[in-house]
Amino acid sequence: MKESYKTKQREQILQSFQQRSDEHINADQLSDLLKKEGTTIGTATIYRTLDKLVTQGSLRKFIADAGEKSCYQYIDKEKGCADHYHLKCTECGALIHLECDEVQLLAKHLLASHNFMIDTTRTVIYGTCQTCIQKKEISHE
Amino acid sequence: MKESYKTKQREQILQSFQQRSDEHINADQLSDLLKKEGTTIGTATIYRTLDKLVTQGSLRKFIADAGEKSCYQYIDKEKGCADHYHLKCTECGALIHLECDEVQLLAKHLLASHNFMIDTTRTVIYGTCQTCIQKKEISHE
DNA sequence: TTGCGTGCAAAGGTTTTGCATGGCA
DNA sequence: TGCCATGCAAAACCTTTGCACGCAA
Repeated sequence: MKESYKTKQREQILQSFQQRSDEHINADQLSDLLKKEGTTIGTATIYRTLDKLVTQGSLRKFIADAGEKSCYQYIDKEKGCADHYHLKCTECGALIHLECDEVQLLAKHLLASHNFMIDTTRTVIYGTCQTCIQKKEISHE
Repeated sequence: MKESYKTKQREQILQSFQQRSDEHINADQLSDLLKKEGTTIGTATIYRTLDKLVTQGSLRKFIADAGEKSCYQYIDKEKGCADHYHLKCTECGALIHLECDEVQLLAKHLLASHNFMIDTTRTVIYGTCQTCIQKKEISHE
């Protein structure tokens, strides 16, 4: 394991995410947020820090399509997000926390039959939420 | 709906995917494949065609993380859209594509009980693969 | 003939890297 | 002191776009 220093920049970035634990923020927005708070952090540092925080399990990364920016969100370890899944609507961006026993079966199955240990902390299930499904149906009529 | 001409290039691209319906291929690999078969198609055309084929429902797109290339796969409409899932190992980075009926239950359950329509195109399940689980166990002993 | 498709090169946008400097331990 | 972290600018990267020409219908 690599050593890691505690720096002002990393603290501030992590804090920004903690204060907005229900939001998903991209590198650019983060930069703006910090500027408004009086701190300017270089782009390279932002990306490097974000990457470290994801690896270390403090942030979750939402991968974007080409040309779009990837988003990040704070993972609250106290709350035990470990046991629940995250659904994200690609239409409206809503993030749904799903606690459902039946979904846990997926983890068991993957482990038992495919020897794959799922990490619910980092996994995000993308799709279309109820509201947006209805919107689509209406517009097709 | 826009008009669409039938061109040699589009036919060849579609054919390449049909012949490899169990693989997911990126723009670069496709270009190489075609070159080996004696055809050279410009990058722009490849991307434009890929995009059209996705829109038209002939291909499925797997969105990749930054720096990686997005992959595409043929959708066999006869077979009835066998969705497949992506498992990605956070230790070694391996990308596993999983076609498994039992996993399809997840999609059904999410739709039936949570009104959420999963998009397997964008969803990547993160965790630890078999090889890396074993490595960890060994190093902990 | 009409206008979509193609190819080349250049641009676009996000993210990464090189390198010298700064700061934690 | 040792070495990770930072910042700037430049690079790398995949992908898209502009433009002139080619080709399907």
